[in-house]
Amino acid sequence: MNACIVIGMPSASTPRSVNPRGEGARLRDEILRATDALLVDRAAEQVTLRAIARQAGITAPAIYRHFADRDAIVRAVVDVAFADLRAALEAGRASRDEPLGRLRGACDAYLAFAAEHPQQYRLMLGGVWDAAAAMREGDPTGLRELGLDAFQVVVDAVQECIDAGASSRADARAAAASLWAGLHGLAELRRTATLFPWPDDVARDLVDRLAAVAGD
Amino acid sequence: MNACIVIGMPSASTPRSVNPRGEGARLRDEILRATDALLVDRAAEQVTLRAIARQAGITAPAIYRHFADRDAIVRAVVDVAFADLRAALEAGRASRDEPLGRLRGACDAYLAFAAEHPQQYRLMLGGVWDAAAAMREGDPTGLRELGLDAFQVVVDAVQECIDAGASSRADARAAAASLWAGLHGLAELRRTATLFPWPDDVARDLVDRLAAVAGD
DNA sequence: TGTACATCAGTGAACGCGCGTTCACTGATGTAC
DNA sequence: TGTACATCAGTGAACGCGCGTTCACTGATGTAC
Repeated sequence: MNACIVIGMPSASTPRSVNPRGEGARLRDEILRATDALLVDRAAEQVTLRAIARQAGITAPAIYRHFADRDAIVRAVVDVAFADLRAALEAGRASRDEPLGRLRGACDAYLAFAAEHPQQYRLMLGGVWDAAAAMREGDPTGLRELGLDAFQVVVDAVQECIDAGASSRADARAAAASLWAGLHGLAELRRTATLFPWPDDVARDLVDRLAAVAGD
Repeated sequence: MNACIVIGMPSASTPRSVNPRGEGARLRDEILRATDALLVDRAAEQVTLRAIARQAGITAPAIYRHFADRDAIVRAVVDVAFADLRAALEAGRASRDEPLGRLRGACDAYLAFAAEHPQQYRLMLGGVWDAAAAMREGDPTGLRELGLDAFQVVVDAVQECIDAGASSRADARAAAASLWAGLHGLAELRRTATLFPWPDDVARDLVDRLAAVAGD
């Protein structure tokens, strides 16, 4: 991918035609897709409102028809990302058979999501965007529930192991909280501490020990 | 603490006197202290070169006598922070007697450091400041070693538990890597996922399970 | 069927702001002769 | 002992930049009569 094209110019080679009357709402999705496209190559902080407009091939003020301000765009991106994470966790869990395999599948999916969408992940949980501050003004899109829904997939996967006798943990929710901390830490440190010699099986080690995998 | 004073005005009530001839190097430390003072109340991204100058009670160009650019200030802050973290880990470890207590003491110190210096911690490991990119231009202050030195304290504490039969882990370094991920994840999520109902003993749970504390 | 009007989907120019960095300078203090 | 000069520790004004946001507008398309 040519960085000059990505950074300097609008994405459309033909200069974008105006949406047909009544279809103006399409631009909302185009704005979100433009934001995601920028997040592939740039840190979240560099994804400015004007950069989004350039990427979408529109002028900056056109954004204000669809989002109240820059923060509203970020909020929408985070909402989508949490829904995507949940879907990825469920898909990872569903891709295996045994209870323990299903838990490991979900955990692998978590790490894969963070690795493949590092900037979206930073916005969700990296403290770049202050979700708590945003929620003080209400939580219209149910962000809190979206996050807890994703977490619940891990809780369910642990509970399944407990029920099958594959885990000796007593409290699936407490186990999932520890597991989440471990997965998050590993995901972030793999990105920020790239010079550190990570053991190959650190993910497996975290999951098996925090889920108290039986008879290992 | 009055936010108006902190945010809007230089820290010195009396308008700073010029350092005596030959003592100009003092300003370097004043700049670093001003940066730390700003990091107490503001996110790392908001700590601009001009804000640092205001906090130190000098004009922005005066900084260039002591630092090549804004990034050099951040690098110096990160160097100091890693040394502080190592000292905190060693102090936490030394504050207890038994091998297992000493490991837990170090881990508690890690979490306390992250909680008490959240913005410095973000600069060190939160991906705000790109250490890997900075090192591509050389690592004059030995940042990589400073980080590994801090990590080594955890490795040593785990090894001590293994030697004393308090841990069933085979490889202290691998155990410490998992432990580091867990501690980092918990430290960050406690800051960013403040709405999540964390179990009280999640830190203890992480440490004991990842260090494979025997007979629990 | 024609025409006046309303609505829609944006554009273009401009605003004030703080940023990092540069440049020439100033005033105090030391040093060589 | 005096004086010219060098050095030091900064200052003050200015630069171009991109930012988020506002405002008035434009041109195409639908609708009422």
